[in-house]
Amino acid sequence: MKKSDLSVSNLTKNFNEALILSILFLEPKHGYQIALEIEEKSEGLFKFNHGTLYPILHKLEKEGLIKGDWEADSPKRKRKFYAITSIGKKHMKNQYREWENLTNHFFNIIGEVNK
Amino acid sequence: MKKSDLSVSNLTKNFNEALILSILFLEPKHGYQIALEIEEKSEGLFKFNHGTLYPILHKLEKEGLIKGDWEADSPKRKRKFYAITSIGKKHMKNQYREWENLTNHFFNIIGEVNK
DNA sequence: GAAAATATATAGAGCTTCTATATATCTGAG
DNA sequence: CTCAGATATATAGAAGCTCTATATATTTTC
Repeated sequence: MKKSDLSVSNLTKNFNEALILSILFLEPKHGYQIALEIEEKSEGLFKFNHGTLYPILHKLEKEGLIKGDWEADSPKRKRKFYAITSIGKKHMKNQYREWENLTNHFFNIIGEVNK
Repeated sequence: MKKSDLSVSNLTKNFNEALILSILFLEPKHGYQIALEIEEKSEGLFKFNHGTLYPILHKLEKEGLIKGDWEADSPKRKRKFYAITSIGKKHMKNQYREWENLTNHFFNIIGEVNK
């Protein structure tokens, strides 16, 4: 089971994982679709390299936070749909609180530049 | 000159640099002191490994964002005091706006988990 | 006088992301 | 109908950053 610690040493990793898990909260989606939605919702600010995205999905599945299944309907076009698990939901809700805490402390410090 | 782009691929690096530059906005400080203040102000949440801190300071100095000078008063105890440069201030103010933009978009997406 | 805290520095291991490459299907323009 | 571009997944190797460990030396505290 994944540790819910949001360590500062791998912010990007935790950031990317949080985005993916949040996108899957609504409904199952496949990798390519996840990347597109994150890009759209962030107005082009967050872009996933596919070479980064897929290994993360594999890792999240291995950790039991998401579960992937190859599309049943069309056997030719291979698309793997990922659904967030109950463990994944619990983990992500906890992560949200940790991100809130982290950003609050962060802006408390860097807010100095506006004084 | 340093690019002010806040890329998602190295959030931790940008995060650490922002903390250091913000701490130096008030007055010049030496490395060890910077690490302590960040730890205090974050209530222990952000801790710098010294093996991480010093290389960052060297890099920021090389980029002209900070300027380091060995303490004049006590020649025995070696402490290098870093002051933020005008370029560093400008850079950091820009970074603040970019962090605001990034976190706004981020929480807009991960806020889904609370609905 | 000894231990702990202060203070800086670097080397090497480990992890993550990036770029590049490979493969294959589907869609739309011409 | 053909070809280009978009869709879709995957992995290998390069590059970059942080971590741990180690080294050195001074100052403070007991």
